[in-house]
Amino acid sequence: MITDLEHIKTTIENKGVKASYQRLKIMEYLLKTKNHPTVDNIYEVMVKEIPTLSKTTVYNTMNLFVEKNIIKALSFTGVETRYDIVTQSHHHFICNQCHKIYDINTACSFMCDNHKIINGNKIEEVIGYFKGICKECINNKT
Amino acid sequence: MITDLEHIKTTIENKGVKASYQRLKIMEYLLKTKNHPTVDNIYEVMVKEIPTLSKTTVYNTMNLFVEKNIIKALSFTGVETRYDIVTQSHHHFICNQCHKIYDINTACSFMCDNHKIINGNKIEEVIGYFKGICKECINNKT
DNA sequence: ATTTATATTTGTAATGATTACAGATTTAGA
DNA sequence: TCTAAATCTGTAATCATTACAAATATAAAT
Repeated sequence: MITDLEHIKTTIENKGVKASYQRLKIMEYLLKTKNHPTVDNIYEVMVKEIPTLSKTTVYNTMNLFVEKNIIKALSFTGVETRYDIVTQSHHHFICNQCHKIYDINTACSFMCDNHKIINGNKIEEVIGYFKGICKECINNKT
Repeated sequence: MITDLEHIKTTIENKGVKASYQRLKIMEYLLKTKNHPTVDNIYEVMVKEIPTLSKTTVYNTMNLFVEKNIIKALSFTGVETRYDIVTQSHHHFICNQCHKIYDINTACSFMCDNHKIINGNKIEEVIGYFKGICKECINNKT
């Protein structure tokens, strides 16, 4: 299985990150639940497995993972940063009603301006997401 | 002139906002400088003209203007919210080097997924911006 | 294995943007 | 002018995140 600890160890070490116990377990969590968790989300779950865990460690770990390109930091309307495992490029859809976050893997034109030059400015990254009403909420309208 | 106070008064009152002195002056500032100022930016400048001005008033005013669709709140990588007068739909480009913010009015595919349905989810809004190296920084590379 | 150096973790305190709130002031209407 | 409602102001609270220094764990060297 993909969430095997040994496998995770080599995975993050290949990215140049030493595999401490907390880093391994946090990575395991990120791989298992493909949510887009906040630091608080992660801390609340992991502190049950690692009672000595500090929230600072979660922050440090997330910052390190972002730096090493293992995860991506997402900032939607809310205040808190959310994190996403870097797999293949995909987009996000946030429901204005239930606030659920959906991954969008369907081809769409969102990234088509990537690496273009507009007004002389060289675009390196297109950052963004979709907002609207999700399928479930459309059906559930009473 | 567009920044004439009487004209601004009718403009924001048409949007359902009572035109107090501080609101008028703040609106005047937003129209005059087409920056994308933070609350701090606005406060620092306006407190010189209105010495009794409170930062809370700036926050309140910005929130009111956003609610009434007079301005738009933008959140780029940084922490602080930036504000932009709602004129015609346009995008933004942020330089990774000098951190300047450029308006992009050129036609681009950025918004072309607006109002589409993807995976059954109804898209109402496409939120995003471009990052890269701006024209100036490209030329200034020593 | 023991010592030593280095990296990681932890807890607390600090920061910084934003909001809550309550009292003071201004505005509008009678 | 008097009164009620809206607005403004200043301070305190909140909340996510970072700074920092002490404690712990890991790795290297003897």
